[in-house]
Amino acid sequence: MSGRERVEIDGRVLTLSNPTKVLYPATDDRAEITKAQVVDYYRAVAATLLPHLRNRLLTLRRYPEGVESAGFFQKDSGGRLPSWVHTVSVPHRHQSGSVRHVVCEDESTLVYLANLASLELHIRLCPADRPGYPDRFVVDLDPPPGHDPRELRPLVRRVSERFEEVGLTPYVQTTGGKGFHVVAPLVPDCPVDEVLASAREMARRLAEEDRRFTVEQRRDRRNGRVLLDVNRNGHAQTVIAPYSTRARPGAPVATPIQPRELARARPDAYHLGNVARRLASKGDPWAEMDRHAVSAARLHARLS
DNA sequence: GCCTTCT
DNA sequence: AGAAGGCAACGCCGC
DNA sequence: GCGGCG
Repeated sequence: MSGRERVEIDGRVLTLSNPTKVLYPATDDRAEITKAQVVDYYRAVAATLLPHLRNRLLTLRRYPEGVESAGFFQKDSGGRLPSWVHTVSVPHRHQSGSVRHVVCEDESTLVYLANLASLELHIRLCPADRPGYPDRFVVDLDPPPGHDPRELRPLVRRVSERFEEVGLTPYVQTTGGKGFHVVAPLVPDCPVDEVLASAREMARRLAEEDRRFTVEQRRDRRNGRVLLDVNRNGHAQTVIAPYSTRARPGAPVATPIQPRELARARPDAYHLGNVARRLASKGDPWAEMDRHAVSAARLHARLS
């Protein structure tokens, strides 16, 4: 396993440690993936990804020993970082003290994080400069074990339609796991607890109207139904960033899709080996998202 | 992966 | 000097 | 109050 390699990005010299280390072992249909390949992936999608990371507190999920090892979450960047890595400290809600989060504003930081084996980039729903006021609204569709992924498509459409009925513009991404996220941009003018209450109300109504959905968090009460998980709208919660790799065999990637692609979409269709090509030919379906932000306060009023 | 602390 | 340990968090609900 | 769940 070979030593170190220097790269220059944004006029900064970074040292990559163990670039040939295998982070994703080979699977039946995909070759092994090294850290250098993860770095190359993030460089290839940087222009698309960086706008989605700008001004967002990051939580890293790191796997220095590869995806077969346990890995760990990291919110507090703790020790020394290069001076050019942006961080924002936020106080704990209940305990004293604060957490110093990385905020990724440029390609060099993205590569720095990839070198730390950050195989999942999770983001908060509040802008870093507007803590406590979400500018994203998310519903996570989480199917039960053994669920046919094709049956999820009409359900994603149903949630998207409900978004439109309450004035939100829905944006869909595959999670790289088993489900989809339906996301909408908000004007951050409403406290997080009220946005969470709105999300719960929306999910509750959907589950009441359509028996294929549930809001039961206990597995043994879901009874084969698809969980509408809205808890991620709460304080200090996070969602997987678009275009983040996932720490699962085969290196799937959370990937935004067009509504029309739902007819054929699968939650694990995109991976480190095919996303750059997809972006080159189709562009980013979420590129214009921020233009469609609607007042979170108005959403809350409408759902009460 | 890297830093901090224990031995 | 080397080994060991750490690295998130919130709200729900059943018990 | 603790632990599973996401």
